[in-house]
Amino acid sequence: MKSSDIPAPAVHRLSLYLRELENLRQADRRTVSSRQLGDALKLTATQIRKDLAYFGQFGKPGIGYDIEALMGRIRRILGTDRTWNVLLVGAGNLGMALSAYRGFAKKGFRLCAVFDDDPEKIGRPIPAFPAIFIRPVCDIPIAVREKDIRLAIVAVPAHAAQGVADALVGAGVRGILNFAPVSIHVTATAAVTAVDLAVQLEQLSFQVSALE
Amino acid sequence: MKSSDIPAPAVHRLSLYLRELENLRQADRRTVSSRQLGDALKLTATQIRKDLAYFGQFGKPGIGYDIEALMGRIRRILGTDRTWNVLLVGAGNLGMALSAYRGFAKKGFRLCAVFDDDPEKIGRPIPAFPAIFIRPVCDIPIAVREKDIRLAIVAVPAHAAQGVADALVGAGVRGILNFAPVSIHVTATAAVTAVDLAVQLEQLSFQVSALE
DNA sequence: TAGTGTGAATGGATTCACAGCC
DNA sequence: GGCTGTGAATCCATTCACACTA
Repeated sequence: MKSSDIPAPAVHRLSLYLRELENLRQADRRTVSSRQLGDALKLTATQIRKDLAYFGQFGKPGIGYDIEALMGRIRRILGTDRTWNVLLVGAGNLGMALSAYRGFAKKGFRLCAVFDDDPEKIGRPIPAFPAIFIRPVCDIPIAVREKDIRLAIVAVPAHAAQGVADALVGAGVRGILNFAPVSIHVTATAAVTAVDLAVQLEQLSFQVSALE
Repeated sequence: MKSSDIPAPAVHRLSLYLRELENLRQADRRTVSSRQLGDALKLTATQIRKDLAYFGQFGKPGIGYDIEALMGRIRRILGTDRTWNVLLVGAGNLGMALSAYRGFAKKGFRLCAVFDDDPEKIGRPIPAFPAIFIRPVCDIPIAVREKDIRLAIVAVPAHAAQGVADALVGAGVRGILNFAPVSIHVTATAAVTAVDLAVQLEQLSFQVSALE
């Protein structure tokens, strides 16, 4: 089975499994059952077994899954068994916070360059990595080539997002994580994942309203 | 039909519709068809009509939907036709960026209090709102009562997240937006929505690996 | 006994097809 | 002609039930 055949909801859960497995290994656990994983993540044991069965047979009946082995396998599926060079566009509040976020590096994503078109910001180092200087957006193609960058984080205002996306794809970037509150479109050579923080609060507002 | 009967995927799309409608109204448009909305969001026109039909009949055949009216209706469904008071726990990089994020206020979410247990930070004002001073986590119940706060944003390290969540629910908070990279559990009186930034990059990494 | 892997059944969401309206 | 609203059909994900194994 090709990994692209794994249903999208299952791929999302794989990330959660990996996160939980990392916690378990930290606690020196060696194996885990689908039931235990399910309890920790509020999912059914059956669903976890189905998800894991998409890519082979790992578990040992009566025992469960080998944590180390399973982590390795999930990382390979997700493509995080290697390091990805990442660039960031947008050096505002959100962009700077994202650049300082330790969670990315822990998963093998390495921030290599930061871009912004504000003349006030160009040329300045970013607080989290003083070796990285903010460069103008027109430099993106150079950086992508030089540093072999495949992924980009977009944290610019909504009105600038599509233009930035076009520039990124034109420069050869293959994946965009979009934080701008607007839907962006790219050619089939690239993928986009969107995170709209306000949308998340709206979803919460809906849920809270529903349970009252 | 009760709004809690709307399927979860549809509720998520409602947020996207609302965002797009806001853009359209900005551009002085009065009406929009399901087809136009679908093109903008990469969804089928049928799906949009189905979603909107969950809560009544809005569209005019031959014309489309009245943008203003539809926005009002979606806001009521999502619960954003009023202002929500929000508190933030965690005054690190991510927390401070979230406090400065303009998108929340634009949607009617008002930040009222910020908490952190780092003695270095307690008592200091936050840059985005100099009138808000960072308070210790034990003050949460007081603030919730005083300011009638129902929603909380959690931006603390993973190991602290469940404890903070327990404190929040105990204080009467009804909804939690969790940025900590760990699954948190609460009683049925409260709702949790999770955003794990590293997970989002992993999903992107998967998609990019799949299209190579 | 404790647990996996999986075909079959179920449940939900999306898409199709089309009647009806402006 | 353009567009909505919706039952029917399809598609897909989750759950059930159970054979199987360490």
